[in-house]
Amino acid sequence: MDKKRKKTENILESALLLFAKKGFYATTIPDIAKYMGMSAGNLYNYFPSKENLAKEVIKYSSDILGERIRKVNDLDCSTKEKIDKIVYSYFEMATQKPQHIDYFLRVYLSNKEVFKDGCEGMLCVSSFVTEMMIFFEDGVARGELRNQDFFSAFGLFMGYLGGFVFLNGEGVLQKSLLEYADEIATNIYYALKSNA
Amino acid sequence: MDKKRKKTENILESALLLFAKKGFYATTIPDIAKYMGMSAGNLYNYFPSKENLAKEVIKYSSDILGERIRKVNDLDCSTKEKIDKIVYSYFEMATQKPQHIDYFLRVYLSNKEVFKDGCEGMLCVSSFVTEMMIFFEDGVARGELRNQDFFSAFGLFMGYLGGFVFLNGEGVLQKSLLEYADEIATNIYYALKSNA
Amino acid sequence: MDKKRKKTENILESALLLFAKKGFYATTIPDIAKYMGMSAGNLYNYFPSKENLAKEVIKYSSDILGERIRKVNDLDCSTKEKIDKIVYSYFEMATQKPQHIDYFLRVYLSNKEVFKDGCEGMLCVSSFVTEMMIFFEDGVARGELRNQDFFSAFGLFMGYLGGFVFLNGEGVLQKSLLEYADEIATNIYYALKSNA
Amino acid sequence: MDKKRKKTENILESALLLFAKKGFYATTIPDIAKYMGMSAGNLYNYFPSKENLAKEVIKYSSDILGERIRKVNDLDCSTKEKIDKIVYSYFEMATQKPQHIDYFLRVYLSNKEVFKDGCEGMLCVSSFVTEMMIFFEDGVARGELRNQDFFSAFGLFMGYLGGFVFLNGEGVLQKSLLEYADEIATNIYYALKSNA
DNA sequence: GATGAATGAGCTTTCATTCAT
DNA sequence: AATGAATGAAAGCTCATTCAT
Repeated sequence: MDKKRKKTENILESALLLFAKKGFYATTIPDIAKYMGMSAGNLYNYFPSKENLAKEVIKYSSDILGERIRKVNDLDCSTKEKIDKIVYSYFEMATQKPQHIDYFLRVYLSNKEVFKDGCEGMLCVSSFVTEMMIFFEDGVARGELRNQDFFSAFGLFMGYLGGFVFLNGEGVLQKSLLEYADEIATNIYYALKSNA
Repeated sequence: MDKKRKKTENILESALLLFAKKGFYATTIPDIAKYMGMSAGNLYNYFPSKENLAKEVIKYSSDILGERIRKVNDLDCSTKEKIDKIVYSYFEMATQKPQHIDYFLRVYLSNKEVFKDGCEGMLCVSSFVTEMMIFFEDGVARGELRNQDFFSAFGLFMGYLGGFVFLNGEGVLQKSLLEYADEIATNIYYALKSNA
Repeated sequence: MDKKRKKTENILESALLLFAKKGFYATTIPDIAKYMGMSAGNLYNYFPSKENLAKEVIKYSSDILGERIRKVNDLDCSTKEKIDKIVYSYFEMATQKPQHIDYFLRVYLSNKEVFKDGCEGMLCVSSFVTEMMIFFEDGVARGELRNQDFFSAFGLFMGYLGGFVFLNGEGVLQKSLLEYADEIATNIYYALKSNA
Repeated sequence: MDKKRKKTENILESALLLFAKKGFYATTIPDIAKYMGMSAGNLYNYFPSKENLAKEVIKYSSDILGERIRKVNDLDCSTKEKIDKIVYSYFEMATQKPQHIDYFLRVYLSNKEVFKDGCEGMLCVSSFVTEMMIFFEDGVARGELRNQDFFSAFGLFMGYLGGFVFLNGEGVLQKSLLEYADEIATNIYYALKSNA
């Protein structure tokens, strides 16, 4: 039934929000259930365990973030402009729906024990990673980016953006996230562009 | 007495190791005590709570990491060479004593609720951040780095390195961490160097 | 559901009994749960903490004791007779369901730290105190009791009865509690009656 | 050595104070030791256990309270005047050194499990009870008090005073304790005096 | 599908007491 | 006599998960 799909997604959104805000361990299944107005017991009709729920959430979020990158990849513009758009899109997400980025940083990145079975090797974030790979290889193919190890470039790009969102959350930044977008996109471009 | 200081440091090291390996919540006080061969009750003669212990650990680790940066800052060499050395030193640490980096990524960065009182605004990692600030301002003063917002540069540097260590932990890298050091240091240099 | 109400009351009765018999601190939540054949964890579905349970118990008991006084107040008889009946009723209670009186003496009266928030100024025993106030003011209005500070009279009445039940518990009395009722009622009457 | 006797008494006073203020279970041995500036371990050189300490404290306090009654008993005055003086003395104590009365009410009266071995049947408060017995029998012998069961009279006297101090502690009284002394002494006298 | 009472394992923390120094 | 580190047992409480209804 479509209703079941709807409710499943509703649980994913609620879990995403609460896990991101309070962390995996500090969020209880009753918390999530109460937030949605359903019973804790019933939640187990949709997800067999808290761990499984967390894994489904990361896939769900990775799909949404990957979709945003895919849209940029589809554009017909220079690699520099694509970097601008990815950075902007990422910070926009961090501003409007911070749960996606926070989940990544606070839950997925940290609680390895939770994701160890079934999400090894970035498996559960592959839809996002794949789009970043397309972006990178495209830039290289066009001669606009230096050809280097993908993860070298990926680590720079995502580590930078993630780290910056963290700094923003710590309240140490003077300006709003989006106001840094240009500067940061430029740094990334300088780091990755071909020398020609 | 010096014995008490010794034991306190021993607890810090053990907690650092276990928290880094298993995460804050999945590590219990009895785990730490057993690892050291002491009783859980006695541990409370040294640290008043698990949260307090976690806060002392981040300060302890930040001091050690900051000290390594300080040594690089003291060298008489170009900024590019300093970047090389910092990246190398960081990856060396991540290889030999991964608990320091992992603690940063897995415990400090993620469990905000644990550090919210007393570690606000990177207070508990200030010894590390301060050294990075010195590195950056020195490079700018020497005309070797572009003058930009410190946190823009800091986020790139540390986000990149942290993200890369995470990727290494995920097992997606082809080579060993240290073999990436050159490439990564170069990316960082390109991103930050003055245009002249 | 009514079942929940039933179980709640059952817990109150069990806690009353055990707290009264062994004291607040020497009675554990598992003790109470085991006594009822339920799990300790489940008890927390009914009362959020041990302290809260103790506060609910004193209200519960005060209601029951107050109800007994109310019945005497409703009678159409002299004040001396009412004193007789109150003393008798109190000792009857102390004989048949000693937990109510003992709880008052051993738990409520002594463990101030437990009742400090929410039960200040006899708030949690007000249903009982109110009935005693009605008794006293009625006697004064009828000219059978001297008009004096209510708490002077209340202290005499309840301090006396409580103290006597304590002596009985200490095993220093020669006769059964009920056999002292007359003598004690007379003492109280002499103490409080109008001089006319 | 006299020094040992001095320290023992110092511990008794400290324990009396803290037990009375916070209750038996909420006061720890380290609390008492720290209050005196000695170590917890050393305290065990003077008293073999916390329970034993509590028992010694009640004897110590009973001696002091009994001594005050003895002084009244030694006076050459009417029984009514003696009642006045006992009530006054008791309230004075409750005002100036409330720990004695509070210990009686909060610790001795409530924590039966602590005093069950060695203090049965008011054994540990016998020095106080004995003086009250002397007071009572003297009054009867002089024809000023009705001859009745001693504990009937004792329960009235001490239950009343104890209960009133409790009410005072609850903050429900309008006036200070000492201002009630006359009224209360009169009530007691009316209750106990011979009918002649 | 939905509820929520129930369980049981486990966690942090406390504290009386001991004992090497 | 004095210290205080150390122990170990126990307590209050939480929560993922189950299951009868």
